[in-house]
Amino acid sequence: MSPSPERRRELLGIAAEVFAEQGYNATTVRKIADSAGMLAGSLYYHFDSKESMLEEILRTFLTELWDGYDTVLQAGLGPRETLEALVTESFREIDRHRPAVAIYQKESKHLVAQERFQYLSDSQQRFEKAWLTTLERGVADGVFRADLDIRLAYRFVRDTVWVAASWYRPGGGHSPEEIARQYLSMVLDGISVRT
Amino acid sequence: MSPSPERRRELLGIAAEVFAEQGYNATTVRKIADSAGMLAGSLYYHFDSKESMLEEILRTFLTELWDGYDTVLQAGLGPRETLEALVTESFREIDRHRPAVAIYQKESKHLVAQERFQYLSDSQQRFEKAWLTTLERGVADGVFRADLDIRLAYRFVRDTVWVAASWYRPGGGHSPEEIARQYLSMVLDGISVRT
Amino acid sequence: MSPSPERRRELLGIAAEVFAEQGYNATTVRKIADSAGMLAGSLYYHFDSKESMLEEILRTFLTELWDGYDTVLQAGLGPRETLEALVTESFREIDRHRPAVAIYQKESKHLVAQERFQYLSDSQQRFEKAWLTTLERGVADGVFRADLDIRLAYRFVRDTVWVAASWYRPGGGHSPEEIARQYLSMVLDGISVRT
Amino acid sequence: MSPSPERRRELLGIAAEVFAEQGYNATTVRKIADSAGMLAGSLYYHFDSKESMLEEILRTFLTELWDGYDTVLQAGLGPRETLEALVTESFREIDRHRPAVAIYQKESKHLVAQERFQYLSDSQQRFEKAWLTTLERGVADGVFRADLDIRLAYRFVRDTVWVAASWYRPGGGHSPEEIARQYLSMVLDGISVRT
DNA sequence: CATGAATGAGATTTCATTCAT
DNA sequence: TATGAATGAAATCTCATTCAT
Repeated sequence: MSPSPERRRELLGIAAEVFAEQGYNATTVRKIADSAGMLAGSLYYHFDSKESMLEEILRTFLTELWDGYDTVLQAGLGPRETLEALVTESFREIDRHRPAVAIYQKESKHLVAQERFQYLSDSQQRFEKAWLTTLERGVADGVFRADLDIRLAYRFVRDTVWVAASWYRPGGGHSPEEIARQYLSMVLDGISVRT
Repeated sequence: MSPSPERRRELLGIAAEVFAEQGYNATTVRKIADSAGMLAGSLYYHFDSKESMLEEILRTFLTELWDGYDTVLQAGLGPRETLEALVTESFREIDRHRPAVAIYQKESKHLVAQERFQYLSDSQQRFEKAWLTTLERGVADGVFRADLDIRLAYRFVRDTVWVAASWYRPGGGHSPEEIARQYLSMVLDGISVRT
Repeated sequence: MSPSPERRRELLGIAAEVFAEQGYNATTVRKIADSAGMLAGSLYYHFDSKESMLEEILRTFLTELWDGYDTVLQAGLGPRETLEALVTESFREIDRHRPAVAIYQKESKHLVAQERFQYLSDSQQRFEKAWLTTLERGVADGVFRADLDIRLAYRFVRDTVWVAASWYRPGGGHSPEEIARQYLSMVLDGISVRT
Repeated sequence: MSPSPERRRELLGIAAEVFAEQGYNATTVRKIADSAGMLAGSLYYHFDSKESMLEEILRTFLTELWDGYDTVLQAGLGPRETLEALVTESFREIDRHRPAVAIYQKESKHLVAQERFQYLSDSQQRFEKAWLTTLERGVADGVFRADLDIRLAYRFVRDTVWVAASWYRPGGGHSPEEIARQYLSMVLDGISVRT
């Protein structure tokens, strides 16, 4: 549609930030345009609709996310190393796509109902499968505790990681790898002192 | 405003459920009224505005939450027991006020900008202080690990607990106390097998 | 309808005051009910509608006004004495029916379109005729200046008198008769010193 | 707000006419839009709200009015000439801003309660001061009668002039200057023949 | 007589989207 | 590419009125 993909990406970045901050529904096209220094109508030269901006933001993020995840999953690592790599990769994605992650967290639940966002469910299922499999392998291998409800543990790890997008600010004190290390330390070994 | 507080509470319960499910902005007054079996305009006999419903839902929840928290905090418990009690209390609140908690998670961030929702920030600050103090006491007492970034640990525990509202369903397999116990087990001792 | 005409009159008095202060359209039935210490719905025990309250207020006022005017007009006075008597009578009506007069001033113009308020036009025409006739007789008799546009003079006198309802407060420093005297002095002799 | 001040002024002119004719509250946004040949929602491209249209209409009028008044008041005229100039200027403003004047007459009383219309009270006070001072100077100089209540005379002159907006039609038989002359003749010298 | 709780019509406002320039 | 000015659908809200109790 638009002959300038850079401008497109630039605008999507701006939109993502506004969506993340105010929520998709509460964000008016006008606010996005304001942030981009243009008028609301002008956005329609670049995009079909507000929703297609959202769609592209989420799709771009998920595509990159799965690039990273697939690399990890196909590396033939043990369950503990897989978990560590997935968590680290997740924090890297948060670092790169913080607004998209925040949007995903807040909006995906009611977007999946729409055909157009089918890929969100697909992704979610692959996601769940990857994590559950990793955890189960870990339990089978004796590296993860067998006394825990595995679905609960899955949600625990999943939420623990992604919710960080709500407070993480790139360029703050911690690199994504550092945060990942600390999170992993807590998730794997707990916060209490071993007695 | 309305002279019948029961009807009011009833309607707020209905509204909270719709808000939680669809998001505040995506929820129309008409949907709430439909759920309540009345016409949209009729809601305005009981409430000033859609926003004041939201306000009352969140305020009621936070008031009850702090009742529970304050009881815990004034009980003179040690840091580990305090943490356990706070987590357990949190899951109980999620059990009792699941919609309100879900709304709080999704909407509070962009509501705090409004004067009317000032109390959300206030609560957030008390919240942060309560948790940080508990963690710090725990580190000082040698029951929590000293090698962790305490603010990171705070966010970890905080988010981990509250995000559960997004999937928790009262009446499901687990009681809030059971979930609390499993969560605490993971948070305190980690998911890996001790070597 | 209502078995208690006193309550009715009392309520009409309250309604008239609110109508006068806020304007008919801007006045909600609820505001009237508040002022009367009851709920909005309760007014409908006494009156058919908001409009019928307005109708009764204006009709009562005009009925009394014409009682007074007719007495003056049938007294066989000269034009100057007639004018003085009409003005004095007008200020007495303002004293007795200030809210009704104020409402009449503000609302009659767009009410006359409605069939139900036909009597407003009727009254207005009788009014105009009475005044114009009086002024014309005065000019013919040589007591009023012949160099003035008689319709302009009519409007001048008419407005001059009735607009006082917008600031007059019964029980203030001046009795209606005193105000009438001063107004007549200005209208008849002007405010400048004769040279 | 809107980048085209001409369109804005045009629309305000249309709105003012409808407000003047039907009253502010009885005027629907849809009526204004109809008169302007557009849809109701389209007005909100140019204005924040119905009320802000009213606000701008009255503010524009008062600004121009005070331009004229200030010129008169700073001209160093004697009291009688000042009064004549103010009255003449007033009729010119009625000629130019008839709808705004009519709106002002009908609505200002209940608008002053709102903070946003504070400037109406401010103007009213300057207005009162200008007239009272002029009248007092005239009494002191012996050109106006000393036997009249000066506040009463002020109201008399003030109302007498402005209420003319309710019946004045530009382009009718009389120019504003002619009407002013006749009014002044009545106000200064009265309508009775000097004996 | 009055209340409490609605109804239902219609008002104001919002906002994604369109389109001629 | 972007602007300026709309459209039109739908949202929130208002309020006179009704009616069972």
